[in-house]
Amino acid sequence: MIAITLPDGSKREFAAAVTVAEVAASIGAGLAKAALAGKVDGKLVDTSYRIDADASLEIVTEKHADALTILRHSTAHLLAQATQRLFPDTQVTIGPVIENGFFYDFARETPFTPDDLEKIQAEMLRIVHEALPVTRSVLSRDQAVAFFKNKHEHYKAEIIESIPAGEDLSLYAQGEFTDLCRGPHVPNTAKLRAFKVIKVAGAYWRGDSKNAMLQRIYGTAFVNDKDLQAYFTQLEEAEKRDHRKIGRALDLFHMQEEAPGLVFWHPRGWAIWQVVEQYMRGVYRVAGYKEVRAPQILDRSLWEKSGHWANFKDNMFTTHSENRDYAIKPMNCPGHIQIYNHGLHSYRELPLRYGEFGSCHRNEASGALHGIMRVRGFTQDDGHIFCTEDQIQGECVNFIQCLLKVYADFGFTDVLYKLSTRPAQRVGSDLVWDKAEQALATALQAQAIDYQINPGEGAFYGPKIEFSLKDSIGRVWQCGTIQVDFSMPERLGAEYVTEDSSRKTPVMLHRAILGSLERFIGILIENHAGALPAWLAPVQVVVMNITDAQADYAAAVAGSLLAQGFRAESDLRNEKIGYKIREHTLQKVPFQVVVGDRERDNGTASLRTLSGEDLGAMALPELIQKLHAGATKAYAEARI
RNA sequence: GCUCACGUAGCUCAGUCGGUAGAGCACUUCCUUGGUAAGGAAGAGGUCAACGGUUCGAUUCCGUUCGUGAGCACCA
Repeated sequence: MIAITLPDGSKREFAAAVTVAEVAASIGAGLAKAALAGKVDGKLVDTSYRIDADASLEIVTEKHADALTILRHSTAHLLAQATQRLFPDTQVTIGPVIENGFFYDFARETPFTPDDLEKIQAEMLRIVHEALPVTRSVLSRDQAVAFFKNKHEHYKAEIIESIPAGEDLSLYAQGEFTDLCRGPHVPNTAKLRAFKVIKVAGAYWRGDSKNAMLQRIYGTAFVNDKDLQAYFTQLEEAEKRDHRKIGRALDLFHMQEEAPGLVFWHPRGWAIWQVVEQYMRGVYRVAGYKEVRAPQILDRSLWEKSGHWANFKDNMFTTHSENRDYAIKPMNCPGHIQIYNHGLHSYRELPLRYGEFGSCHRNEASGALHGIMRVRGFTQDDGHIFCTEDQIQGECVNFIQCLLKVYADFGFTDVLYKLSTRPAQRVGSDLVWDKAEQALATALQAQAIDYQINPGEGAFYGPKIEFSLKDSIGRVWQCGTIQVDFSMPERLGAEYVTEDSSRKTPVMLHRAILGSLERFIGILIENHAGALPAWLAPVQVVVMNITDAQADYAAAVAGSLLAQGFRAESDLRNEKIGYKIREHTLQKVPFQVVVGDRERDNGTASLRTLSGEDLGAMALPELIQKLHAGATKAYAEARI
């Protein structure tokens, strides 16, 4: 007898081995029909999987948490089948499930066109209607290689050849199409309903730019059309927040052909920048940083010493003058070390913290550029802490607390942590790397922070913690970082005098909270869909008159708001009040002040918020007090 | 950098199967002086990304370059 335990705790007994499908049928015809897969002792299997010993079983229907993964994986096979039917000169490679969907990489000489994608979608629907059973079979590795070579599927054969010889591999077949796959899959193509082929793009074979470029077709699948539609609606919402669109609409910045990857900040965009920078200047001050400024251009020899020349020569902008080569700084650290080196430091001075709003240039690959999020000229809130080994952990802990405070002030409370360890290409001995990695891990553990490890993702001079924040629509942005560096201070000759008068090399911590100001402002724009909180808004309040008769009064009100320190403007144009309100609403101005004859005669002003709330007429002192509460709230409360 | 797509007025976009272009918004002027999301009229505005080629003629077809977008690779 075989006892099957169901999720509700009930047990069913069977005289002999049974398949998942048979168990589902024994429970009910409806469940049998709805079954997509099974989960036996926590492991996902096909409905055809035969259970031959006591086990726990969940029938995976579309309500199950794992349903989407299985549907998407099976839809990837469906895509591959349809593609090969329509374009027999196509070779299959891999087709994994990814967040929000799946893709399948194909090798084919001719590029797929958008038109082809529609044909593929139609063919997929046809295969669904054919209701092809999906069957699993097992071959030895060598049989599988022969099978795919015989089908001229060279990429597939290459994948299998990289698997150890002794292993058995599972193949899934539906109609004329067979693919190597771990599974599990839905039992029949008729189970796939709500899916959409989305786009095609290039992708390197095995993710390596030295390899051939394949054609990657992206798609997604959901359990029903409603979820599918909701997904596309959400994508449209994200598109509306695009900082490039909002930047144009709100006249914040622009970019142009003559300066690829470089930002022209307009008055309103620069106003946001200034608030962010001044706020961060306050953070530096309170956290014990001295603000510094290093040159934009430094001699090549310095970059050779620091190791940047060897590692990033191709990504540095260089210039030449009177027999000397220079590089425009791609980082601030060598400059800060020069400042540190100017004069003799005692151990009593450590930790010594330098901060800079460091303008850097990196010649990023053209394909990497993206609005103001990924640019060639950017400004980091970059700081370097020179300290002793004993001070590393304390500095890391302080830094993390400071960073969380900053993120919270900007409205981000969900933070993710990653620890990146030594990369293949690096400077410094393994002993030093052991120490550095350990210091960062300990700092995280000391604060009971959950973190992920990214093996091999560290910088060439040291390991790092990367801090990512989650925005209002759930997207994750990596912003902050702290990196331990035992190498560069030594390479660039930094030292301090110890208690016993000897010389020692300090440890350097590289750290940033916002990362690139350009990018961070882009994130703010997208997070708030352009409607920035009043303390960050480029124009905080606009004063408008109803007719020309109140122009002087409106200008005077705007003037006193300016004098109070608000970013205030007046709108005295000969337009109807409704028109002006509409315009400033679209411009996301948080506070709007209307003055007509009544207000002028009484010395008051009427206040309206961006959300459309009418707060009525009030005397000027009350207006100023209300704006102060709204427009400087986060700033005033900042616990820096 | 690689693959594919795209580049028309300040913005959003039509259009030309090859005969040098059009709308809405914005802008300018005039009328309107209107109380909380668009008052009306007129006008101005374009080497159709740049450079080559084919052609009697190219914004349209072809090529190259630049830029942008989506991915991939990269990200000190």
